[in-house]
Amino acid sequence: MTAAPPPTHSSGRQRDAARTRAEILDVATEEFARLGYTGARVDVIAARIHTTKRMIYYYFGGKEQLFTAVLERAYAVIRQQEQGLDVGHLDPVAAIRRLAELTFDHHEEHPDFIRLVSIENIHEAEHIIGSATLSELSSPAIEVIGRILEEGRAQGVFTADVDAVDLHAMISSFCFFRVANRHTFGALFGRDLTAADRRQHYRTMLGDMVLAYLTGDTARER
Amino acid sequence: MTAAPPPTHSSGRQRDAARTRAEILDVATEEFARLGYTGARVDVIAARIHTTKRMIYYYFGGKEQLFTAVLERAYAVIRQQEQGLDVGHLDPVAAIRRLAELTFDHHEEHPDFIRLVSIENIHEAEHIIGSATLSELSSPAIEVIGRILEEGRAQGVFTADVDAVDLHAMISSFCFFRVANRHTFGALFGRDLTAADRRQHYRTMLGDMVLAYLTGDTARER
DNA sequence: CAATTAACTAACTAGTACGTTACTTGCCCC
DNA sequence: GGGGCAAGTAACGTACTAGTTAGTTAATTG
Repeated sequence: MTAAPPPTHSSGRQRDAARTRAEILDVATEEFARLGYTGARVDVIAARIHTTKRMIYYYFGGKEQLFTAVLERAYAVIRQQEQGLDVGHLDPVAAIRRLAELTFDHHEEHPDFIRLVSIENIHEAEHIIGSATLSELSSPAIEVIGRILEEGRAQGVFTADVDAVDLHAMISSFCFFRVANRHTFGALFGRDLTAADRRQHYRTMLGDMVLAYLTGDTARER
Repeated sequence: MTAAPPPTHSSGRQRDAARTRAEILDVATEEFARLGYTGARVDVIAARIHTTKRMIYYYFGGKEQLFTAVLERAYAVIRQQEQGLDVGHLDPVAAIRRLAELTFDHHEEHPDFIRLVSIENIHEAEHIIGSATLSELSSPAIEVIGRILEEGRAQGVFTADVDAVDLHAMISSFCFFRVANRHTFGALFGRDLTAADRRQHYRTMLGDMVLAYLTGDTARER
């Protein structure tokens, strides 16, 4: 019955496994970041790059594994960036400020990553825990902070009783909150924490805060 | 054909609108906090309190409005708590430390609230923006911080150039991050930010940090 | 160049999810 | 004590959604 002639497939994808895989990962990152794990739709991810859902199952196994792959790549990016950070030539005070600023900038530049971290925390980090790549590797940033902290204490400029992991938490807190919670904070307090014209203010504020803590005479206030 | 006799409905709910409404709100808070907006299931919320989905539509109109109602109540709780905070009798330094500790404690005690805030930020605060109750009222905490800040500056103990809203952001950052991101942080750095035996350490750290910032000679580090 | 396999497509399945319709039951007040 | 209405129930409908099955097309290689 005059079935439609089979499509020529001329509009089909080029056969390029690497590209298809990479494209899936790219749009999956966007979709998961935008809509959350449950909110993201496998069909939509496929449609956006003009492939089919089947390819996602072909390359990643399933929605869950795709999300894990997205996280793995997102974390690989910061680790790589952290690996390249070079503050060894600076004195401890300048080094900490520089490190804080780099952390600040990274958060500013990767709002999607921040959203993925929020989402993964809603899921109690189950994907990170289930990923050998993620749960085994540790962060280069901690090593760097540890060395600066040691040097600063040896020189007598850092007096606070804090270790590298906790200091990293302190720095990340501010950077993370500012980006992750900008919507509710803006709606409730009428202040856009990510407004371009206040960026430098917050960047300086972070450095001031961390250094005041590290170098301050904490006994003073108690 | 011998249809089962109609259920006696003896096991039906008491007719108590207020209780039904309140119960829906309670379990909806739990479910939304646990699974996110998209992840939570209207049927499950109804089933958990032995009512039917229809009641949710009866009292709230829909899933979206239910989530908004959940947020409204959650924020009402902190506002009420903030209203009751009494630090007027303390000197500025002690008042800020006390305020930071109260914020810290509130975050510690209400992890569900923290999750709801994370979730609402994923949704770009659309429910808060759409709620007159939430977007119009402002936080009592800001007023309190403003007054302490003024007093501290008048006395010459606070030197930092910061306003109440930004200081609130700084304090909240640390409290929020510690609870909200404990899963990914724990998985990546092997440190439980919410471990009971480190609670006091972080509580003190927060106060030290904020006060060092406020009272410190910021010119020193630059 | 033929056999093999990697890459890709379409259609389907089974289960799920929100929201609605139609109906029943108990309470309150005149 | 009965009319009226608030409170509650059950079952349905439509749309969606993760994952699967079965088959096709292009590249590679012996």
